Amino acid sequence: MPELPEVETVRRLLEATVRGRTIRAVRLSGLELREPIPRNLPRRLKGLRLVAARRLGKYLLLELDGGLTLLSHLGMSGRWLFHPRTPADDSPHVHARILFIDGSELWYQDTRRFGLLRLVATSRLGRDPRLSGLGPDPVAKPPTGPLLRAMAEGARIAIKDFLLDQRRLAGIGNIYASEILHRAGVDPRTPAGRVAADRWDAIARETGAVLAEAIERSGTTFSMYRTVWNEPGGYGEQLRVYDRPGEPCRVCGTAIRRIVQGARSTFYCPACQPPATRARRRAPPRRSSRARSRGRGGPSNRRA
DNA sequence: ATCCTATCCTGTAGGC
DNA sequence: TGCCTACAGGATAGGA
Repeated sequence: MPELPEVETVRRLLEATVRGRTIRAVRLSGLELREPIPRNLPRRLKGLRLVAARRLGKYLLLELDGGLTLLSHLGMSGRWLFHPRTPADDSPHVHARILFIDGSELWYQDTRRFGLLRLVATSRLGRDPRLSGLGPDPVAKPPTGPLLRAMAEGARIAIKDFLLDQRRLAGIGNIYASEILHRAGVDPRTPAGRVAADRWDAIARETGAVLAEAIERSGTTFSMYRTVWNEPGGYGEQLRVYDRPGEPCRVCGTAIRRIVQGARSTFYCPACQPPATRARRRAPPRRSSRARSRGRGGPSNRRA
């Protein structure tokens, strides 16, 4: 669910809401996430102050004083929700409640429980196996085309799956992988090792552009994702191909196609993203007036 | 090594 | 209406 732009949105809002607050108590649900929530979390966090919210790929790092960092991954359905005051009504699937001394609360809610909460010594973050295997964060360290091309040398994995591999680049997920490849004009099935040099330049450029625009709009809410204020992200209406099978490409009007790669949906425009085995067309087909008029307003985000 | 599949879990949309 | 199946933005262990 949450990819880099969604996690970055949460990070920024946590900085704006809970940074500087001191923890009075932590309550746990007793249910396990992807791995068990440390049972000593309440004891170890009590009295600590949240000094910063950082991010690496899709990981959120809540840094506390006392040399500890709460490492969080949202999985598919995780949310951090901020409550200025204790809410009157309860919510299902809340697995951790952090109560601050000023009466505000920060809840971790995760319906599907694919998320992760663990406590790590801040000085040892770099050695945590979850983080040490991650590739560069494409927002913190924007990759260049030549770098990506070198990383992909000889790889037979499809470019779509290449972009999803967090050991290569950390932060891109299923939505933005499709969006990046459409904007870069690359067929998602192309073996990564056979993507042309100029397409790698385009992929590097569009990766930065897509992620920046999505962050600007507070991310994409497909169904589960919410900000810490429990609000949906606004990038859904900007999506060019993701979850738009059969609908006209916003560039050329051709029907968007859905295929399955690695048991997950990929969406692409067969005209704007021609197979690499054929001679590549330099320019995408001309934009029809019909596509233009449809593309402007954009369909509403179906699932809100 | 590299690549692919199955799996964890719950909610929901769509077919019948 | 209700039942059933398929699928959903994640990572990863294990097999080929």
